[in-house]
Amino acid sequence: MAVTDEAIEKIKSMIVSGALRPGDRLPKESELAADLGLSRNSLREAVRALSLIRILDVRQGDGTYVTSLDPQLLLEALSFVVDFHRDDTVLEFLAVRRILEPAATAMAASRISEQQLDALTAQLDRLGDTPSVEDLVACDLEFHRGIVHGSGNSVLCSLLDGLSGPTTRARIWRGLTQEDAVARTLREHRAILAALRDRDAEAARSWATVHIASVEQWLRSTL
Amino acid sequence: MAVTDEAIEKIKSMIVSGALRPGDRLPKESELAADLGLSRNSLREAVRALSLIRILDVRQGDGTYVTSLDPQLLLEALSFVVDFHRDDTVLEFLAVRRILEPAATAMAASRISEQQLDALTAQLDRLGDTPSVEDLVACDLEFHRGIVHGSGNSVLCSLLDGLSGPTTRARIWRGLTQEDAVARTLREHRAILAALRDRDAEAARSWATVHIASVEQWLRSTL
DNA sequence: GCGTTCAAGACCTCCGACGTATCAGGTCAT
DNA sequence: ATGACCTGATACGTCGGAGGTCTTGAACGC
Repeated sequence: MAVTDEAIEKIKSMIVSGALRPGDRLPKESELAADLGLSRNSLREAVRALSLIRILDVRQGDGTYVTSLDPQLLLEALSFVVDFHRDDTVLEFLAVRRILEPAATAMAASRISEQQLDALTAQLDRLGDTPSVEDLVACDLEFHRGIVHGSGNSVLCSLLDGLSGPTTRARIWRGLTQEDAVARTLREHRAILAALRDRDAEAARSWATVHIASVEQWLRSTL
Repeated sequence: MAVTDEAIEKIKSMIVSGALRPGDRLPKESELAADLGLSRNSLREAVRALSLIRILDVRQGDGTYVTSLDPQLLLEALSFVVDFHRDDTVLEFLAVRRILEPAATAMAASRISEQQLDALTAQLDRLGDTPSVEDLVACDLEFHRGIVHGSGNSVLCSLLDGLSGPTTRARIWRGLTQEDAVARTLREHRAILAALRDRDAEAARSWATVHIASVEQWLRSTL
């Protein structure tokens, strides 16, 4: 195994074992390189790799730190990876989202707070009845993010966030080509929100399913 | 933005735009560095980072290639990230798995082939009635992997693979401390398999839920 | 035809130097 | 005494070059 890969593993094990904890500062590059028995250049490759996936946070002039290691932060790297997938796998991502999102929405029905519901309502009100497609899609993302956040599961939240990215382009495309897509999306958002206010998990789940299924169906008929 | 980060973005965009396709070979380090306007050292940091998340495949003495970019391969990097999570978030991972796995099992009920079912049966038969805990957990992973593979969604498959990793230790621990865990697991596996053979999606979904919920319940009571 | 040898090509590792950003401490004016 | 400002130390950022190691494929000999 290459020395850089060894260094990656060693740093990883230092964190997993607890020798390095979230927020801790690593020894400076030259020292750490000497400790691990490799050159500073090779160590930098390891640090850069771990930095890309948000394990380490490198600050020029200051030092290198272990990130908070929050699921949210780490799964953020997922969206970077997901960006590489081509359109022919969008349907598979959407299928997974179709499983997760209704479940998350149902969970939110019992856990989301009144304040969060008010915030979602205000967000929909701000958008108005005839928003631009770009605004709608941005709002759509934010809306679902808010609901999933209300589920109380940060892993679920981050995962859906990562999965929603690649379908964004598709949704914009849909908004531009399908006449009633905008109005329908707004209606469904209101319906989901109403179900959440009623604390009706099954209704919320069903509306979320309908919401995603309509996108999926359109996408399937288009490709 | 640092030159290395720029290089990462440029290589990424070359792949996303289609200028570099899966399996393509990159120019050699010195040339690519010159093209992108940075030093070989800095370029190597970018390549190493993209290599960690399986975007690039670097072969000493040969060259650097774009990987197949299969969802399976890219999401494999997920397990690397998941390894960093501490035990207190295992429950959140398990909750996500509890959503996905029953859905995947239900999907498999209609899509899995007879050959795959036979292979799963043979696998359970091989294990016998009183396997070691390690063998059981390994078989457990393989069993669920086989079923999820039968769902026909490779994204779902890879995602569950990544999520199942962190709970593996917990399952071993459970097998060692809870008397009837082994027998119960075997019974539930047989029940899931029987439901799949019957092409009974709802039964398969329910058994999968039960299967995971029992682990979740035990874990919740233990922590 | 087949196995071996060898040289070219490409990545691997290291070194030393200099550039740049951050932070802490001291200085000085208010 | 307090605040802004300057400055040095520190640590990361970038670079160019020099060998080393591995893979590949062609040339060679059997």
